[in-house]
Amino acid sequence: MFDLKNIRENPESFDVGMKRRGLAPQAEAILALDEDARRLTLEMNDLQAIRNTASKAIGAAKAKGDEDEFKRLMAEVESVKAKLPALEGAQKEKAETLRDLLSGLPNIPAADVPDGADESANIEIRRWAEPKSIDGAKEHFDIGEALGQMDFETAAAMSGARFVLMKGGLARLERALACFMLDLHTGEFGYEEINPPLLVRDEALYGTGQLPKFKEDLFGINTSEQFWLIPTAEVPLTNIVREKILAEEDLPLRYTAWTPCFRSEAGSAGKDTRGMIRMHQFSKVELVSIVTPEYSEEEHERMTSCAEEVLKRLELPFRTMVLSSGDMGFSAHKTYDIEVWLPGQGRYREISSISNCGDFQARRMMTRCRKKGEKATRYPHTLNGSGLAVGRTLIAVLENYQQPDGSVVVPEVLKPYMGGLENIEKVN
RNA sequence: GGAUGGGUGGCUGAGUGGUCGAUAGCGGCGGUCUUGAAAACCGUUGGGCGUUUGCGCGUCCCGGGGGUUCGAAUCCCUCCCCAUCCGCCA
Repeated sequence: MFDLKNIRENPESFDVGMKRRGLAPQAEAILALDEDARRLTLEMNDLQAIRNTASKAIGAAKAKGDEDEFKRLMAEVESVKAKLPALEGAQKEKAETLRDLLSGLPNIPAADVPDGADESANIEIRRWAEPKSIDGAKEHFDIGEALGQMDFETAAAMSGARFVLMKGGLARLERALACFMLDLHTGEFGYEEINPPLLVRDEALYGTGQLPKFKEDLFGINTSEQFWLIPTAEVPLTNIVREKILAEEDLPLRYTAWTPCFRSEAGSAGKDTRGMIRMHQFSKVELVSIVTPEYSEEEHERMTSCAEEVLKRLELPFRTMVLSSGDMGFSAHKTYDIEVWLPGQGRYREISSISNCGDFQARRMMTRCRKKGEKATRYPHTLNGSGLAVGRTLIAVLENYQQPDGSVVVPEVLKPYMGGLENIEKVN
């Protein structure tokens, strides 16, 4: 959501932002609606003021028993009342149209976000470790299936495409990865571990920006109560501060959670159909920070380094990209993607996305903050990032730690979490 | 699923038709006192929109929407949410 005053003062720069997002100019339509709504509000207010003063006078006249005055005032109010409903209706309609228009527009890209229509304009900003070249490197699904611990067929039989069932060492590896990540973020980076609801209401998804525009990407459940399955823990973690006024001395707030995520993947037909790159259900360790506006850029860098640290400790080569204006998510002001090297695919694949949303989500959630001793409130900035996508991290471990005999060596930092298992081998 | 009670300012909690945007307490802020702090005491303290150079003024907001009325936090309708008890269940 946007600050109307800002658009009024800088309509051109707003449209530049929209253009960078690949959208037509919006400011003229917004300002026309805004002006109409304000004009109607003004007229409405004037009439209401007449009505209100007259009503007070009526009360006084009645108390005094002044029948003539009473009748005169009643007549005055009558004429005002005849005009009011139409005005109120028109004003409401304009305001609603304006709100609907605004709530469907994406966040403005930061000044240092590269322009571009899609991912081809993303820019690599750093790289860590040399990609391993492995002779005859296999893809993760070949490795997992050969180990007898990654089963797409059984999953499909009960749930359909884009589901996987893992067992034994691989199931354990998934849990080990998540525990390792949580321990790192809570133990070293100051994030508080949260175990949030996985089903949320409309308002929560509106706050983070998935609704009203991206319904088709979500799974909903239709019982007597309407819920949505979270597509990411960003939703419950960010909504912790929904409709709250935070004390600025309590910021930054840093939350982390390991949760399943559910995505319909509508529009992804034919993409990544093999293996577990793109599932309807996957688990992810999420990071969310709520910070003062001055601090969000610094926090964005910090959060990115927290996610990168996971890969460093797992000794998985990666590169970090800054997304172009056309490739960023709806609520993002600036986004870094971390891409991990997959020897089996011979390419880098996204494993984390870290976004600074500025005040975009805070406005939608009505989250405000206030300095100690001050009256005025303002909107904090929100950030979210994967730290990391657990399923894809598992893929990266399989492909980078695969051995010629088909087994997979457990990375050093995961050993404490694997109950003595140091090498994942084929089960009979 | 059945029954009941509720949703009021940063928080707690009064308020059942006419200066109620709202009593009070807590919290916050300012001050007195104190070497300093605490305590005590005094004062002050909602948000949005519009308008004004400014002081200010107008209007809307007591869960959402609609209605009754000259006038609604207060009455009516409707929807949402929360809590408690019972039943069922991990």
